[in-house]
Formats: sequence, C-alpha cells, structure tokens
Amino acid sequence: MQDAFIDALVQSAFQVTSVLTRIGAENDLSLTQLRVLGILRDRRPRVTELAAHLGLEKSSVSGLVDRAEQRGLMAREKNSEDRRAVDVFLTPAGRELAVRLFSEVRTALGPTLGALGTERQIRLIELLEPTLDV
Amino acid sequence: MQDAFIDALVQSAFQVTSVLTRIGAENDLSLTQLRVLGILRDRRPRVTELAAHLGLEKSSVSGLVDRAEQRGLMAREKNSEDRRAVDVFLTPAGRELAVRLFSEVRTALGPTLGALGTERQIRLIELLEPTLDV
DNA sequence: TATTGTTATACTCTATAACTATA
DNA sequence: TATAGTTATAGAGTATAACAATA
Repeated sequence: MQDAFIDALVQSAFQVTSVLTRIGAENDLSLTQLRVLGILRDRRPRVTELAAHLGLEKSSVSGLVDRAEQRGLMAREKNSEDRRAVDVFLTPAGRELAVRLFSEVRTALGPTLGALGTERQIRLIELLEPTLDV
Repeated sequence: MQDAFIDALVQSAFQVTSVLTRIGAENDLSLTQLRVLGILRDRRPRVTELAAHLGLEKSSVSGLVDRAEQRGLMAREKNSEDRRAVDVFLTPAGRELAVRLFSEVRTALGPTLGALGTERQIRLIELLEPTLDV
C-alpha cells in the first residue's frame, strides 16, 4: 500500500517532468534553464542563492547564467551592498519568454489534469500541501 | 485556482525528483541511470524500447548502457528472434543495487508523506491515478 | 581569514549524422 | 529498402579544485 502510493507519486513526478522537459526542448531550454526562468520571475537572487535553490554548485550556475546571458534572457549586476556578490535577473526578453512558456505549461498540464474536475483539484492540493515544505 | 493546482503539482514533482537525484548521486548514479535501474527491475527491453520509455534517442541509451555495463550493473544479449535487436537486463549486482536503492527511496519519501496518514494516501492515489495514463 | 564568484578541467548526458548488420 | 544498434562528434550540464576580489 505504502509502495503503491510512492510509485504513484514518482510516476506522477516523471510525467510532469516530461511535460516540462518537452516544452523546454521546443524552445532550446534544458529543464534547469526552465526552472531558472521560473525562479527569476519574482526574484533577483545572487548566484549563491540561486545555486542553493537549484541544489547545484555555484560554478554550475555560473555556466548556466553565462549561456542564458549570451542568449539575452538573463543579466548580471554587481550587488551594491556586498560588492563580492552578483545579482541575477531576467531581461525583458527573458521575462516575455517566461510568461509565454509558463502559459504553455498550464495549457499542457491543465487539460490532462483538468479532467479531475475542480472539486478533485481542490482536494488534491489539500493532500499535496503537507509535502510542499521544502 | 487552476494555477495554484499546477504550481503545487510542479513543486511536488521537483521535490520528488530532488530526493531521487540525491539518492542517485550518493551512489554515483544519475537520475536517468536510477530510472533505468527501476525500469529493468521487471523488464528485459531491447534498446529501442528502453529509449522510448525514457524519451531518449537510441544512441543516448547506447552510452547509458555502456557505462552501466562497465560498472557491472547491466548486461546486453542479442535477441534470438531478431538478431538485429539487443536485450538489456540487470546483472545480479545491478538487481541488488536496485533493491537497495528503491528501499532507500521508500525510506526517504515514506516519512515525509507518511505524515499524510493512510486514509489520505488512499485518496491521493485515487486522485493521481487519472494522471498516470502515459 | 572567510566568502563570493569565475575559470580550468574532466566526465556524464544528450542529439544528430554516418555507419554496419540484419530483416 | 527499412530497422536495430553502435560510433563519432559536438554542446550542455555538472562537480571539484584553484583562483581573484571583497568582506
């Protein structure tokens, strides 16, 4: 029973991930780049904070931001209070892309799961909530 | 409302993925290698089938199996009916590792989610099931 | 001294294209 | 001809270690 529960959760995770990966790939973005786009929508973290969020080393994030910066999606700016730190944020182009892609995510996941019906959705959120404390 | 639902589902997916990635990394396995280990527990697919399952190109799977084979976790064997095809399966060592790691996954995800209580778990599976048709 | 970020290096993952063997 | 798999190649993602700038 416990096992069936965990399998269902893992399968559901792979399925959601696969949708996100596909939408990213269609726009030449890795899953990680897509995540960064999502994170930066309402934040302006320094490199170390971003790395902690993603569970990556800061050197890996340096590379990620390098490539996104070359594509004009993100930018860096020295933090004015601590001049060792570098803030990362979306350019207007990056923000546009983020908005568009997350609308695609809703479109892709919505119908599949919309079949649940609003009432079931509410119950699902209630059930998932305790698992969301990171 | 719909948005909150989708955010919860995506966050839950990232969280599950992060647990799987950590357990894999602690054993020098990528998330993909861990997935393959899981798939091969009860299957003996040919390379093309495995690629379809993972959503990867067959050349990528060739490399994955190469590296797992070098570590003694998987093995290849020519299919006797279609001699173009190659079956992939776990070695005894691979099977042992798979059993151990998936027990770790249950241990890691169980308590977090065990807090839900058995009754909520049953309801959650019922809710997730419609999303599991791949 | 400690922290922040970058760079150098090496390996894995992945896709595309070209190839071999079999159907 | 078409399909199954491998190999060659190239780029992204990642970690570790060494480094420069700032605290």
